[in-house]
Amino acid sequence: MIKSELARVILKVVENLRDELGLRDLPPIILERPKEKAHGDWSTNLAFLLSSQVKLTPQEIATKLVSYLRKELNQVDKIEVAGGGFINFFLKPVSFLPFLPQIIKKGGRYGEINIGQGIKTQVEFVSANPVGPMHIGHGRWAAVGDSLANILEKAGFRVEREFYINDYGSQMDIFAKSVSARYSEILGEKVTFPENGYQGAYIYEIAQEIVDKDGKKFLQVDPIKREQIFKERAYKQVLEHIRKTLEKMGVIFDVWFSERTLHKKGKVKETVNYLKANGCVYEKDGAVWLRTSQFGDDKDRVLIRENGEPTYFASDIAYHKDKYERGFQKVIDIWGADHHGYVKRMKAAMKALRYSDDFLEVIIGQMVNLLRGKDPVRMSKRTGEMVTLEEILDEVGKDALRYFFVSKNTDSALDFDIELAKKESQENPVYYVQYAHARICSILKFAEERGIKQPSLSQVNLSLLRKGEELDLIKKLVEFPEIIEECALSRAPYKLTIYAQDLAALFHIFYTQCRVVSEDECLTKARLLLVKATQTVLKEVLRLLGVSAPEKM
RNA sequence: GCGCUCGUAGCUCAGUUGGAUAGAGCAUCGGACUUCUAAUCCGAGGGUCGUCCGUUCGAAUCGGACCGAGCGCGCCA
Repeated sequence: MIKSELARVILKVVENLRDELGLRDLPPIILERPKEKAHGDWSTNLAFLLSSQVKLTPQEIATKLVSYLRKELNQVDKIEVAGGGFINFFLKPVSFLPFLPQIIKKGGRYGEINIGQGIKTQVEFVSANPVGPMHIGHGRWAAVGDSLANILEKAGFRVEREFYINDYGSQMDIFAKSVSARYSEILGEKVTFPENGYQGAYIYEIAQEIVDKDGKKFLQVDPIKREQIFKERAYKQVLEHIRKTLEKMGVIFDVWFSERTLHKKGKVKETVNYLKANGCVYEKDGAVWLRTSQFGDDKDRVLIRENGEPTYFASDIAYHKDKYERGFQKVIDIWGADHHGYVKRMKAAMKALRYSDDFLEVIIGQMVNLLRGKDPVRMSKRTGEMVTLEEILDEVGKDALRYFFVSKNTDSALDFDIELAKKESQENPVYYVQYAHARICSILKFAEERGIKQPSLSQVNLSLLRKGEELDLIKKLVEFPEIIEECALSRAPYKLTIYAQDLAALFHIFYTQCRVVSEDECLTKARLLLVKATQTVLKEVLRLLGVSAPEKM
């Protein structure tokens, strides 16, 4: 019996008692899974909620409700009033058994729900500037964004993953100047390195590659033109490197969206004009301003600078307008905490465009502090001193890295200690979960070698599964769709890792207590089915988390 | 100064949107491999939920004040 069925029955009972109890309005039926096993499978605080309307104690209300509920519920073993008014439901163990064949039949599709109702949704994340390698923070957003997208898909949203390329503006020019300067330097020319230039060693590498390929050819070229050429080459190279690193992390984007195209197609100007027509724009001090303060921002913001150049804000509005025009009904942006001050104005801009309030959702993720041992790893754009995401990925490994990142709530800042991540690798939670999967594969292989065939569903007597360890495991499997719903609605993939731990733990306990392949043929078949179902869910959870499900370890 | 996020066991974190005696993992200590993988399991110790008020049947959770940490407050991106 599932939550919704139980809730329906309770609601019916309350409605029948409406006049007798003198209820004005009906409270929502809240069912929760109690933390304590002793409190049953489901629990409701309904009596507490009703006590404000009824002149009875919660205890009395609960007792009354229970006397009616008992008649309506046949899948329930026991209903009790406890803790001063909680109503606890203990389901019959048999009622869980039909889920097992369902899981087997659905396979990887088990857990799919439809709260998304196919709405076209975009998750935009990482969006690292294409002027250098990614850092550890990008890794966090890659892991979180990709898993969130996976979960939303599972929950029935139609999802696209998008990477926004900031390939327009002054930073690209500085980038090009930096490469150009290093190019000259490598070829023995005397140059002064541009102020604010990018100091990183990777700039040398890019310059070196140009030298290797084309030699001194560009020394004669006019500096402006040369920078133009280098900009394109270097940019493509960096972007390709970003793409490859993300791919190594198992993150594949559907769309790589270039900021330049917005400018080229006149979308930025078009957007400013559109806002003008909406009456949200005015001129002051030679600049063009958007009245964001009318839509909840602290002050108005500039769209077009005094010098005629649009601001980043203007092109970002155009970008989001473009998202809207591409038919997305919901857009989720994942930004680092250093951009949180930007949220208000962006939300205000969406209002100025007259989009609904829930069109744009911004997830602000707190920063990652990189440590090696106890010491913080200093990183500076200015000096170019930095440890890249790729280096960390190679050192720590994809599975551990993704699991570590996705398992933390994005609201909290996070210390990532490279030494710890490697040293503790044996005790890393990811291996605990993966090990459960590997153990399952081992059992299934063992059974196969013994010539025990995967039984057909009708052959299995599931009611043989009645030990506590077996039932606890089954109940956990039954929870899976609820977990997907919770993760999707709260946009919180980290909750899935908690489920993964719980499920793995219950499997390990089951494994210790219940011999699967035994002399008892019927029991063996029933347990094999349970093991197979566990494997199905575990594998799917790991897939959603972007972590591999090894067959042996 | 203002705004956002965080503060729970020695460490890393949960705590189902206000519920029952605040829970896991790591670390520490003590147990369990002749059997499908011991990267596992079982047990023990460990807490002023940053502090103080308030809201109510009931607060780690909501509100206010304060303390502490991080981030932000550009005609930068």
